[in-house]
Amino acid sequence: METYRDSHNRALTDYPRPSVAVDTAVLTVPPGAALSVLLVRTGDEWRLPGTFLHEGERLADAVLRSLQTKAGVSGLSPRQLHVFDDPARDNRGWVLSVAHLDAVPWSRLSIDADLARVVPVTDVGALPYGHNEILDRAVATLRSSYASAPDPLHLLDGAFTLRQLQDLHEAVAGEPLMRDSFRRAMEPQLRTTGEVAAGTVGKPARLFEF
Amino acid sequence: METYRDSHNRALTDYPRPSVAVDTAVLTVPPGAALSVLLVRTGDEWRLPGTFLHEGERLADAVLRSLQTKAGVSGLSPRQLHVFDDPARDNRGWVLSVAHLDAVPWSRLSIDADLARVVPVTDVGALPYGHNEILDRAVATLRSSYASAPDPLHLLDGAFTLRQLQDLHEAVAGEPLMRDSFRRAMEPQLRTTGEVAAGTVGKPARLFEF
DNA sequence: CAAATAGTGTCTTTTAGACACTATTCG
DNA sequence: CGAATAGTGTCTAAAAGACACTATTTG
Repeated sequence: METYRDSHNRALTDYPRPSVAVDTAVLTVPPGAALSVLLVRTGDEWRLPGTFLHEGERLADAVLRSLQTKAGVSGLSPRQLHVFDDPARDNRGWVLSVAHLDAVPWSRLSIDADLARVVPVTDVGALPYGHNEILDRAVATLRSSYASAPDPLHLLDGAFTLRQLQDLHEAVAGEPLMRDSFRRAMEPQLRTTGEVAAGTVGKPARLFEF
Repeated sequence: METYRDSHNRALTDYPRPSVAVDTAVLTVPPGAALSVLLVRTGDEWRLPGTFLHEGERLADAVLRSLQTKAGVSGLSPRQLHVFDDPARDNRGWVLSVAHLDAVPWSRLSIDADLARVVPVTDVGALPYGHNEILDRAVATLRSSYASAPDPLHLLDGAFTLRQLQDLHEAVAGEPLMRDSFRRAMEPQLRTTGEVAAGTVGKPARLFEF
C-alpha cells in the first residue's frame, strides 16, 4: 500500500500518536461462591490483566493474548466497555486503555497462584490505573445482561438444571432472586435435553441447554 | 517527567502505535420531523463528523473540537459508543476510531448547507468507513436511554409541556407511544414550573422542567 | 417413611392498557 | 357554542409475586 499523504504532505505517522492498551475484567463464579474477578500480579501490585496493542492487531485479539499468557484461558469473547483517556492516567506516557469485560466458567480457568488470583468483587481493594472503575462497569454490564436472558455469557459449561442456572444468576446479581419469576422468565428461553440430573436428594431436575 | 523505559530499555514510543480518530453521530429532532443525524461533506462524500486525536487531548475534547468546527455547535456531552479497530478499515493507515454519540437541540445547530446537512436516520444511505454501524449503535443507545427517563440527553431546551415531551420521545422511538403509559412513567420524574403554555387551541398545558 | 428438591396450579397484588368523562381555551 | 387539547377517574387485562400442593428421589 502506498503511504497516504495529507494536505501538508505528511503521513499519519508524522503526527503524535498514543500507545493503546487493553485491560480486561475477567469475571467468574467459583462453585458455591460469589461473583469474582481475576487479578494478576506485577511486582508487588495486583491489577487487572492487560497488555499493549501490537501493530495491526485487533483489540479482541490483544485481550485474548493477554489472558492466554496470564490465566491460561482461551476461546473467550471479550466485550468492549469504555476507553480511558486521561493523559495523566499512566505515568509511563500517553496511553489510552480500552477496558473489556469477559466471563469464563470457573472450570476453564487454570491459574498459577503466584501470578494470579480470583477475588470476590466485593473484596477487591484499591487497584492501580483506575482499574476499580473498569471493574465497576464490568459488573454493572454483566448484571444487566443477566437480568433478562439465561446465562448470556456462558458461565455454565454444559447442560444444567434450573436450580444451577438460578444459583448462577444470584451470584451474578449479588442478591437472591424469586423462584417463580425466575422460572417464568427463563424456562421459555431454554431447551430441555430430555435428560434429568442424577445423584442428588429430591426429585431429579430436568437438564437444559441453549 | 523522565521517560519511562521497559525491560528492553525501550520507551513506549519505540513501539508502533495506531492513529486514533473520533467519529460522532450527532442526533437531533427538527421541529415536526423525525430523528435525524448530522452529516458533513469531505470532497463529494458525506460522512459523520470526525477528527484525529491531538497529542494529550481527551477524546471528548476532540469530539467537541470537530463539532465546533463543522457544525458550529458547542457545549455538548459526547458519550462513547465503541472502538472500531479493523486494521483494514481506513485506507490511510492503521487508525482506531472511537465512535461517539451526542444529542443536540435543533435550535442550537447552525449549519452551512454546503458543508453539512441534517438527514432523517431512516433516509441515510451507505456511508463510508463503516459509519452506518456507528449510526445504528447511536440510535439504539439513544432509544434505550429515552425508554424510561424524560429527555435524558436534553434535546429540549427550556420548559416544555407533556405533549412536547411525548412528541420528542415518539420521534426518538420512531413509533407512537401510549398517552396513558407515557404520562404515568414521566410525570413523577418532572417538576412543574407553575406556568402554563399559552397561544394554543384547547386547555393550556402545564409547563415542566427537570 | 421423613427429608429434600422439582414441578404445577391458583389466588392476590401490581402494573399496563383502554376508554370515558370533565376542564379550559380559541375562533 | 363547537372544535381541540389537557387532565382525571375508573374499568379491564396482563404480569409479577405469594403460596399451597403434588411428584419423585435419597437415606
